[in-house]
Amino acid sequence: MRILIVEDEHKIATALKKGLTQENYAVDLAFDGQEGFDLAASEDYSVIILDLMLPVLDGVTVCKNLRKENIHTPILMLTAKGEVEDRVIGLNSGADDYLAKPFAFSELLARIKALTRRPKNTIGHKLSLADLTIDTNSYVVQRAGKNIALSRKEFALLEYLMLHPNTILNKDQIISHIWDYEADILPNTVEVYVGYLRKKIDAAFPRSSKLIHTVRGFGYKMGVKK
Amino acid sequence: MRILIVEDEHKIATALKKGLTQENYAVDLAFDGQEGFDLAASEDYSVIILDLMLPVLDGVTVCKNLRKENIHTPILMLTAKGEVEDRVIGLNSGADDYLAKPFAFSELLARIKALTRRPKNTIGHKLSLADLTIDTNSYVVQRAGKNIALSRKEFALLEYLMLHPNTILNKDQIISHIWDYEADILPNTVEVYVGYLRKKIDAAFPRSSKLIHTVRGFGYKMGVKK
DNA sequence: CACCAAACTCAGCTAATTCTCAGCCAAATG
DNA sequence: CATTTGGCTGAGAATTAGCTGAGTTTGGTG
Repeated sequence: MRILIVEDEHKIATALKKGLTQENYAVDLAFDGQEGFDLAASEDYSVIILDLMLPVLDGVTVCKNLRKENIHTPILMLTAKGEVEDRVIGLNSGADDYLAKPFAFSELLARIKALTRRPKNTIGHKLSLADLTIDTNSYVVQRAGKNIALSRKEFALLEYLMLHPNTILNKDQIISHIWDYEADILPNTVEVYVGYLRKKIDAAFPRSSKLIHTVRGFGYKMGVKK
Repeated sequence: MRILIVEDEHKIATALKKGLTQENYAVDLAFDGQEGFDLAASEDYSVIILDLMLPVLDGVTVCKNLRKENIHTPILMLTAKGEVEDRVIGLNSGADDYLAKPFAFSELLARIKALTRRPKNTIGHKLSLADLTIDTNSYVVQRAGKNIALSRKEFALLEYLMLHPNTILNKDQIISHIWDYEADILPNTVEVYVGYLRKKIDAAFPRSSKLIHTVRGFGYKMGVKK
């Protein structure tokens, strides 16, 4: 899950980034409207958090322009407490949700989750495949009833793979979904993480069938092998 | 599918090349208008992605000159955000579509697909011929309901043949579509790969009819023999 | 500030794939 | 029917993709 935060107050921006990174999102920052628009238009985000008051190009304009460019990434608008009528403006400009400052971080999280909720395959926040279950909310991973401890990156990778069962995902797709765009990650790093996951998910359960498959030349795929 | 990218900003050019290669296109790069024109005129591309602002020869001129030379390869024009009236100029010069920077990669892909869309036989990302189906998105190949594992090159060859059913494709066409132009490939290599494909596609299914045909002196053709 | 876990890189290994080559066979030609 | 030409194929060399153990760097914690 990648999130773009467009917010000129560095203090707020970095605090949000920190919090969301902790929650396992890959976070990019933009500090003015133009920068935000450019990133939003060129990268692939799951959600954009967009402040209303921004230098160069204000939030409403950014929002309208993105929609005009046919970019439909969910947008969560933020506004400072003084800005009274902004709610209306924000929602009319094409934003999907609205949050007034100051807000509790958990409130932000809840809104993000609401915006990124996938209809398919998700019963609440759980994803499952054969006897493997992951809870994307509490980060609990279980196979055959036993808990599995994963690091943040391992979890993010597993979540991404599980969101696309029986689909081949290549290393570049994985890199651009799991890492933010400043990160310059070698394909080998993905191989290493797949190795870590395999050790914990597949090798540790020799009685269950393998779920992580390499498709040489194309990428990786999760699924129950026929 | 071969694509030529004419773009002087190396960063953008290589990023696009990377992305398109990932999508299974063979991509060539040119960094100025003259180089772009020369390649476009001498090689056989499915689409040309042409930046408007280029050193030596600008995009509009390249475009006009190509049309003058009777080269009708679809052209997708790119322009930077500042260039206001360029859309008009671009379309009048003979380009087929227009895309303003910055753009989402998926938008570019969609435009390319629109420009290369074949009316017949393509339902989404699937191609089929008799009881053979390939999914150019997930790389799943099936015949008579059974999965067939192909290597990357084998898949690319099969995809190319399936995109032109009942059409004779000669070895040079195949080479120039499947390999990029730096590669120096013998016609025999194509024969070898056709052999590999036949083994997996035709020989492995003796109860189905042969789909890959040699047309001696001319090339290869896929189709249901009458 | 020392420690530990996590994140990431690197080099070496293995195995699959890519590609070439040489010899063979079949079709076309005269 | 002899000869030439194009295409097929088994064998193997060269290349590349992916895996892994080991090591370095980073970042959080006591």
